[in-house]
Amino acid sequence: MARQTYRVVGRNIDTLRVNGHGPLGEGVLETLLALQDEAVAQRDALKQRRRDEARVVTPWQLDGQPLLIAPHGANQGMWQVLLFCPAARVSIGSGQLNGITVQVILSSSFLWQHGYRGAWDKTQTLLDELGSFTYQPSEVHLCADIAGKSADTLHDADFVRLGHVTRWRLNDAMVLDIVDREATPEDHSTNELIVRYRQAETVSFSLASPHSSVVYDKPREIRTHSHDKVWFGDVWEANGWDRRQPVIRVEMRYEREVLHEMGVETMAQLWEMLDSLWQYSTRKWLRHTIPTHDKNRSRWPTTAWWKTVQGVTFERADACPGQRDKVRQFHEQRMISTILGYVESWVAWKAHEQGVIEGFDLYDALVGIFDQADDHYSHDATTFLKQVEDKRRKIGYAKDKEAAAKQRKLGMLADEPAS
DNA sequence: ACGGTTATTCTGAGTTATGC
DNA sequence: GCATAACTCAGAATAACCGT
Repeated sequence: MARQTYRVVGRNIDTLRVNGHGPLGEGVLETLLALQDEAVAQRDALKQRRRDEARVVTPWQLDGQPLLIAPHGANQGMWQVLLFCPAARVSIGSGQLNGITVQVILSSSFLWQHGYRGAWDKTQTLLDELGSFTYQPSEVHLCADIAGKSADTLHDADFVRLGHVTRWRLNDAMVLDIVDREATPEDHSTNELIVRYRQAETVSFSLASPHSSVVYDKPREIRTHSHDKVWFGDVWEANGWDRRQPVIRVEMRYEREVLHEMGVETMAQLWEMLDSLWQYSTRKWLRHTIPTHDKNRSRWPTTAWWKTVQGVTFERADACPGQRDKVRQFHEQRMISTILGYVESWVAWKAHEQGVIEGFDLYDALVGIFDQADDHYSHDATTFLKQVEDKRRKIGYAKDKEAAAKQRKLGMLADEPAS
């Protein structure tokens, strides 16, 4: 019997969110706010329904489409201005909180149609018209579409991952519904029946965490109602899809915290690290395996299907798995304010439970905490000093790792031919 | 007045990997 | 084979200011 072959029919960044630090251009905010006023006036002229959908055209464009301004900001005040177009959604604020003045979310179709680099180049050209920013990736979803395996054959117990137990979830997550334009009328009717009663199966891992993953099934029979999604089938077909094989999408999601730990602070670093991210996620963080009797799950062999997933490349084929290094730095001011914040909350709760304690000041609060320390430490059979020693080791370890990372980076630079 | 916004840091609990 | 190291995750906290 011929061995089942799997084919990578698509790979891309499917979601990209980028922060921009830096000042807005002269008069840009004024222009935008004036346009926003127009949108507000338009909204107020509308009666009841769809009022919030009022939009006014701005002078800026992305991918040939004008940016439209909404009559409101976004996210309860962090962003004063909200701009829309099919390719992206741009939020603009004053940057007073943490220096971030602009945040852009690129749409999936934009990213697929131009490739992630092309889409970003266009976006950056637009953003550079608004002000002078330095860009930092905030959220990235890497995905690969693999043809030749049906999601029915996936079992949660086969997935080995660091940390926590896998969780299955049945839901109707984003399932692409694409129709074959060449489909004959009778094909269409059979497809329709199957699709209607088919349930999409999604495996999700650590969904709420900074690093998460989703593995989901695309129905074998693909149909669509909206023509703007038809190109998706074309992308797969260009990569050898026969328009019949089942396709499973593996998606790895990275939020700011993980990117930070991986050393991704700029767009250039993001492109450079894409493959390291993917290698980390598919080799170390999550694997699909054939279970054996070995109690050590890390020794379970990887399936051929997952090896295909591991073999997906974005920029370069020789990447090593990235490493997540907890970034440890002594930020004394922040530590003090956090400690004091905790003490304040503790006293606030105490006062809530026991009534207001007259003349209870910081000193008394710290004494109160001191009184609880014995209980706390004896519970874990340790002492304050032991814990401090422990922390000192950890800090030392972090420093060693930092040095090692630096060493690796230097090594990589040395390997690269001077262009 | 209050709740919510983003990035970052720390901690404890729980699980897996690894070194001797 | 066992003790310890390493890792993940969830949930605290901070900053300054906007919208309801």
